[in-house]
Amino acid sequence: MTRTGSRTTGRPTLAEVARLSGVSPITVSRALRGVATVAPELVAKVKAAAAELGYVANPAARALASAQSQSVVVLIPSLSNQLFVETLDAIHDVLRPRGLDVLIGNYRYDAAIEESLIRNYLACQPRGLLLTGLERSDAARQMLDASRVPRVHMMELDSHDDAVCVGFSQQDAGYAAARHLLQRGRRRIGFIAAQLDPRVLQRAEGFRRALGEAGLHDARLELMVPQPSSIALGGELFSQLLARHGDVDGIFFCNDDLAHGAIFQAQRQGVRVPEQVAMVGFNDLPASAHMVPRLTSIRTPLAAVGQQAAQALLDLLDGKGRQKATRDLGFELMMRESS
Amino acid sequence: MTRTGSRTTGRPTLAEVARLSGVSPITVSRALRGVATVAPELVAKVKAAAAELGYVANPAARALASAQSQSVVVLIPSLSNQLFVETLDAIHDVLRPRGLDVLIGNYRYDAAIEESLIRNYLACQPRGLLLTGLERSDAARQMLDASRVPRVHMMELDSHDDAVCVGFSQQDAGYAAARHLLQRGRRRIGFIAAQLDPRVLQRAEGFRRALGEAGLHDARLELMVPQPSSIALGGELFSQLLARHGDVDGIFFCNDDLAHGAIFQAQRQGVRVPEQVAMVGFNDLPASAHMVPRLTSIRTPLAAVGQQAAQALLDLLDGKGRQKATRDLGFELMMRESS
DNA sequence: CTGAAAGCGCTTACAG
DNA sequence: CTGAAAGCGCTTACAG
Repeated sequence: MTRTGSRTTGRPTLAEVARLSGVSPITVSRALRGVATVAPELVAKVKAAAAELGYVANPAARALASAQSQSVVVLIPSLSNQLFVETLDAIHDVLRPRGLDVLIGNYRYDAAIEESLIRNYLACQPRGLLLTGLERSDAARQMLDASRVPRVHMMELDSHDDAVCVGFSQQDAGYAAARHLLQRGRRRIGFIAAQLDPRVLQRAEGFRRALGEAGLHDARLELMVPQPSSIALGGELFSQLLARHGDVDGIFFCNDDLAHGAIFQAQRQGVRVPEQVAMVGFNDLPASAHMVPRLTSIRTPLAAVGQQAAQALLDLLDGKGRQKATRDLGFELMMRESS
Repeated sequence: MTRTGSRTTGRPTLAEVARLSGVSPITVSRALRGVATVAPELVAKVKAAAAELGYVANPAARALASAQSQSVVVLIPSLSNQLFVETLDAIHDVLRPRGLDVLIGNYRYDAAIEESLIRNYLACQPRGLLLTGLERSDAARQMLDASRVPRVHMMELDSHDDAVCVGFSQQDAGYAAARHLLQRGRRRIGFIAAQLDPRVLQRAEGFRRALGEAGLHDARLELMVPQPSSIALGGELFSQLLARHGDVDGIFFCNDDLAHGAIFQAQRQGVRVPEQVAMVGFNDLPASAHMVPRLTSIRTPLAAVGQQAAQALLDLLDGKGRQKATRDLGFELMMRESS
């Protein structure tokens, strides 16, 4: 069943390609890697020989000789969230064609798990890292700095230090959501949030800034719980908020799944949306455009973040420096029936 | 920025651990891998030295010397589908603690992409493969057989040959869904399906078998389109089916997202569910239990498939053979308001 | 522009 | 139970 014991893989090697094409192994290595210093006719001969033998370089040997692996590690806080799936897909699309393996670490919004993933993955000498956000444990930060592995931060923009970031301003997005409700004439605006990861808290800041400017901020209308975000939780929190504050006329949800749960719950309770309560969600998940009523939401550039972050990492690897260190990809308010 | 040029990684090596613990490198290697033939006191000494130096084996060197990588490749047809995300997560949970890297290939329901992923990933000499279903291109099949890399097939059960499979009977699940609608007294039962991958077609077979047995099969009530499954598509197909066949009183959807779209559309059109049309979905996506009305659905063991498939692969790698070659994990009908 | 030599950091295969 | 030697298949660093 499982071959064991043999030292070789049985696949053609560089040396065999060299023999067949009548050059030295190192020339084959250079020709195949596209190193400029090889004569065009030799390159052609080598490529023909490689094709004939079906040669593919052994990644382990390459990694060992060059002290560089071919893997990039992506650390995300959740996979169930659906959010990061689009991002991951885009990352794969950019990195795979460059021959890089993508290793995914899901730390489930747990800093200790993230730290342990960093520790373990760093042992594989990844070429680069794609991290979510800027906040992590001190130990994790130290390991990252010590490793000197190039990295790009996704989803947030950098405020103070010089990290390479690809994302958008979570705070501005929260601000935009609240401004929209204000412009719709809402005055008793609530905020329902779960998970409470750094990005959710940034959205909360933006929300407060907008309401504060309008002189309408009321902390009692904020319902923030640390549990994972879900449809069920959204329904529950909606009921709670309305039971406590019957005059609430608008709600910003930190994630669409909470808003979906609230829309279902509102229908069950006979609360009219948007007439009695207007709703704005976040992330514009696929279902949002189809809900009854259709959910107004902040569309976030999830795929673009993955694509650009991967590209930014490639730029770092290619030594193209970090001219445009931070890339703000923005967001878009999708106005629909719920507000 | 990016270190280039240095041959070494700068990390502690086996040789340094050997020096510190006063034994030979090979003994360190054996002690750390848990090979039985090392004296307990030496093992302790070696482990202490390794811990002191912060030694972690270089995976590339290990892979090169042993002609075996530490990676397992998982090929799935979709990432956006949310279905496979749970499965992937479970696979990670089983394989990572064993020191295996999980490489994900998303072939987007495209046999040509799958073939190319197989070609490329096989070059990395993965320890094992986790594949979705049993159907693929001839070229892909040949490469897989030639590679002799152990593999496990997920989501479907094997009918004829001797593949190791972990999943459930898609056909029986389709049969169960149709039987349920029949038992609810429905007589004009439609089938709405998209994507039309092999598993969807197996569900269709089960659906037809049930209706055929009841003498109620009417091919005109089957609406099957090759486009990707989505909420929007579900709404459209539902409208179409009802426009053509106003007497339809029950519908089985090959995937929950189609049913979600239909429920939203029914509400917009004023079609009452389940009074006028009963609905049954498939996969029991998170939203299904919360829709208005709550959607009856076939719950499939997505996480369990990942967990057990990964375990089955480990068994193959450990040479534990394939005693229980096929594992049927079953499914469950979640009865709710929509039927 | 091309190559001979050495080496990356492990494990295999063989002794003892 | 332990080890000296050789080798895995590449690339680096140095010549020419």
